[in-house]
Amino acid sequence: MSTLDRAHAVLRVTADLVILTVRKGAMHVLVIERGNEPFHGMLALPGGFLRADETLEEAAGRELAEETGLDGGRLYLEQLRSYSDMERDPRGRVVTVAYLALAPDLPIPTAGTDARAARWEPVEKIMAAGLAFDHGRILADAIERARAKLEYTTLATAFCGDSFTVSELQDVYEAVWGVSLDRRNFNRKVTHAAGFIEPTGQKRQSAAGRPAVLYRRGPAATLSPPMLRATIDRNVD
Amino acid sequence: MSTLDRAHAVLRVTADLVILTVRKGAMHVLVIERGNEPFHGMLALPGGFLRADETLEEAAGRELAEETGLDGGRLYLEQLRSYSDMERDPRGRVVTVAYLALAPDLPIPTAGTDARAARWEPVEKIMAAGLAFDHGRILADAIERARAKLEYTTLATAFCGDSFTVSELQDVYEAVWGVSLDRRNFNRKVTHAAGFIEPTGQKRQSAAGRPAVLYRRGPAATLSPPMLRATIDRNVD
DNA sequence: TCAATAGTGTCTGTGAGACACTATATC
DNA sequence: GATATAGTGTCTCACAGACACTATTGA
Repeated sequence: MSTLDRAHAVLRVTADLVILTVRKGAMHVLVIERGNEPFHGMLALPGGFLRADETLEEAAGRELAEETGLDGGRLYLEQLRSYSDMERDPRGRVVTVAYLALAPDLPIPTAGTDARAARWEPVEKIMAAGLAFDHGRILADAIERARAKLEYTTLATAFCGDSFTVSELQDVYEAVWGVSLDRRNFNRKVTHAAGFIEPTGQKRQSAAGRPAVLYRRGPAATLSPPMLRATIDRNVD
Repeated sequence: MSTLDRAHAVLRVTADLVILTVRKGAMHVLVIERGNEPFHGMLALPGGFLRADETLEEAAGRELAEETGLDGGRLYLEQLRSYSDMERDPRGRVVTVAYLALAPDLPIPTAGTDARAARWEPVEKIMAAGLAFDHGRILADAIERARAKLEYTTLATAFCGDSFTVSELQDVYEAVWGVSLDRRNFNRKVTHAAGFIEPTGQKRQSAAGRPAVLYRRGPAATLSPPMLRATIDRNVD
């Protein structure tokens, strides 16, 4: 315990969250308006310091529950990566471990127990306007991770509710990737991929048109062959 | 600076390294024999505490240079993930950020400036025998990451030298995945994938047989379509 | 019956898997 | 020429992309 070499940095660690959802055809991120210095009044990612009696996963889950009012156990949550640049926090040396959470389109994020103003904002707008600290970079990394994961995992369903239609699932892919997909090929792909989605036997009636069959998440975690994000760069020999 | 809430953990951070290579048809990992308590005499992953004046990436690169004698700039190095379980280090609260490095079959890892006994060991043997701390789990995560990355990136070449034959590249895939691949299909795949490998125009003579054409790394970072790891689980309707 | 959304079928081209022969070196 | 390794060609099947028609609801 006293083997502490004086060259070793002694520091604080935060768990910050990139909580993504899809609403109205666009990817949104949960941001808070900072009530304290530094960056008072600016938008930032939710997060907080790691406490002495919890792991990073517990801290991330705690922040998730505080900011969204949801119990973190129901949302998909994975570690993104760590950030340790010297100058990233004006308060001193802080290492941040960022987490990526994927959520269905929640009614509205409750303001949270610490009464910070949390709200959904389109990622496009946020990426253009910027965030406090190096949170813009963290958000960019999270978006790229989410885009990649939609290719080779079944995680797109994490953006949907417990039951969902094929159209809703396609909306997720189109919003996250920013592309449009062929409805017929998409339907064939997701219904033929083993364990991706399962019919519930129920249907849902939208405003107009034929009712859509409802599906739930299947047991598979990965998609093989993957869903292809875009037209592949073809070799030209 | 004095806004430190007493609930916040103040702790030390280490950067630990999983350095993988392929030699004699098997994946190997660089391990050190611990000279101090705790876990004196046991094998562990190389690593060390983050210093006050460096980032995690710099700490990882520094450890890499110290342990292998190579300048880290020449090796592939990526962040793996963070580990923060309460009981993972008997000395107290330590959060570790693990890094994954891929190296060609180095002549021999020099003992390093801190004179710790560093050596290559087959991952299979190490996974069976265990490691100090939670390094066994970190190694398992690193291996799974490496296996996955070989599918959809061109990282296999990081295990090879500056120039290499198709056979050597195939040996990498077979060692990392623990499978055997068809030579003819493998050759077609890697030579037709845009930007994966480029012929150098030279050849290399092995002990016997026809000389093999030498290749170098191409500009592509990702493989699409990916290299398939195994026979795909087919849907049975 | 019209508008709106859901669902299905076919054709084609790329590419992976299975498989056998030819080429070029050393001994 | 025997042995060892390198390199290539063909067939088939899975599946992605392009594309148009049918089905089922409410207004």
